[in-house]
Amino acid sequence: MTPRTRRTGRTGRPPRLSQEAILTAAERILDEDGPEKLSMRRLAQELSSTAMALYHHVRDKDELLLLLLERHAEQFPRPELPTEPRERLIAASQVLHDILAECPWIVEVLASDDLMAVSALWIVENMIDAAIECGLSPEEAVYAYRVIWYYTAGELTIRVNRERHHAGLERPPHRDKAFAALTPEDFPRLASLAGQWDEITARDTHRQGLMAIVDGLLARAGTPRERA
Amino acid sequence: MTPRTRRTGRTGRPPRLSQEAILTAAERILDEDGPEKLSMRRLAQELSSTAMALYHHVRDKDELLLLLLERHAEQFPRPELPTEPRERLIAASQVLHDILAECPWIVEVLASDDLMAVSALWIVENMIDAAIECGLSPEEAVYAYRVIWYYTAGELTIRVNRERHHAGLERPPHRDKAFAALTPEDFPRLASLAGQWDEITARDTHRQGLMAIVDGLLARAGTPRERA
DNA sequence: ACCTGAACACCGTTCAAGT
DNA sequence: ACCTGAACACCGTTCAAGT
Repeated sequence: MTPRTRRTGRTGRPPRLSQEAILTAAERILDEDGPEKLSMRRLAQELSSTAMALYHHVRDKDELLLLLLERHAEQFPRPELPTEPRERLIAASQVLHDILAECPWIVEVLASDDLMAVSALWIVENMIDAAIECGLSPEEAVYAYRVIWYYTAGELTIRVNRERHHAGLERPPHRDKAFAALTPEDFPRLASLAGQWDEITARDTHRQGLMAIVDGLLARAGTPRERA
Repeated sequence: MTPRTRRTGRTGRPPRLSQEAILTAAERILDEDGPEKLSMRRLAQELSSTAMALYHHVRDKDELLLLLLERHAEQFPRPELPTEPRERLIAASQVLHDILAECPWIVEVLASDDLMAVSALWIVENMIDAAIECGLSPEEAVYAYRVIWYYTAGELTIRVNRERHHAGLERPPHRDKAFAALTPEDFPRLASLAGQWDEITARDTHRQGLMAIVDGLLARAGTPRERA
């Protein structure tokens, strides 16, 4: 935070750019052209400036992506969570997912570090709290949070990338036959599923798995960590 | 497959490069300099050739990464799996994880598509089969596979990236204070955990969560998909 | 203090030409 | 058939200079 543009005195040239303006322009590019088009040069162009001017308001591209995430999380409506702990754990996890599901640049962030915006910390706090109320020890609760987070991160990266490839304006994937996204044909014993595959894999995949994971984690409360 | 170098007649110049040689050189770069150094140009240099020569043996960089994955999965020892279905599901999932955990370029593959090497299909088949033997319907079994896969993919991307950043020869991250990997200080109520955090989050994170997830998924056998 | 231009050190990939 | 060189269309970032 502490935007680098700060009016301490009135020396020097008045700023034409601001972090605000940069983030807004970045969001416009993200919306209109997709995350793969967001480069420092393109962003500068959008602002009728030069790539280097941006570095006065943002440390580097990673920070830019993080600031975008932060901003997005801030703006996201903060729903009231159930009080029943298991429900709260599920609901908070779902919010975490939903916030990030709207961020197509999330993959780049995940790929750059395992970070979380401060504006989303309340969610993590709720998750861990709820897990403790469910009877997990603090250690188990933190661990449960991480398991849920891995699941969520995996679902997000894979879904975002699938959309990027399929909806992409690009030529059909024309992959080597030897490699393919898994389809029912790969599993002779599942031939009956042919045609339902997309439906099955597309159907709001996150929530059902989330509930199963939560139940599995809660059932292990008090289980010594190192058991076969 | 069907390597583009194939001796159909004997017209033309004898090949200096081969897919084999290219993949071996790529592995050397991966081992010695890390995945971020693997570029077509660097690879060509390693082979005392030009970047463009590579495109005679490999369609593009994505295919190269996939071929590397395929090769790795082929070479991986294929352990005998338990017959008890729940144990088999867990063991197969663990093998899937372990194979990929050794591939630092896996992030780039996941980021490029949701693909699986054919040499690893036996694992997926075992996972789905075992899930069915545990009493899940085929649809539920496929769904269970995907939940496990998301969890695994999330754990892998995040761990690989953490290693890339921490072990990286690069300068310290010097991030804006506003963003940080989650630490116990972010959770006042968990102050007691300070100092154990790394241990907790580093400890063979995958297997325990895997078992919890499997149990949660199996417990839902026959549960109608749209509940609560 | 804020911004610019040129440059550095890279990418993946295409295309026309050589042997 | 296999390989090369030059070029295209990009990247993120540094650095010295301008106002």
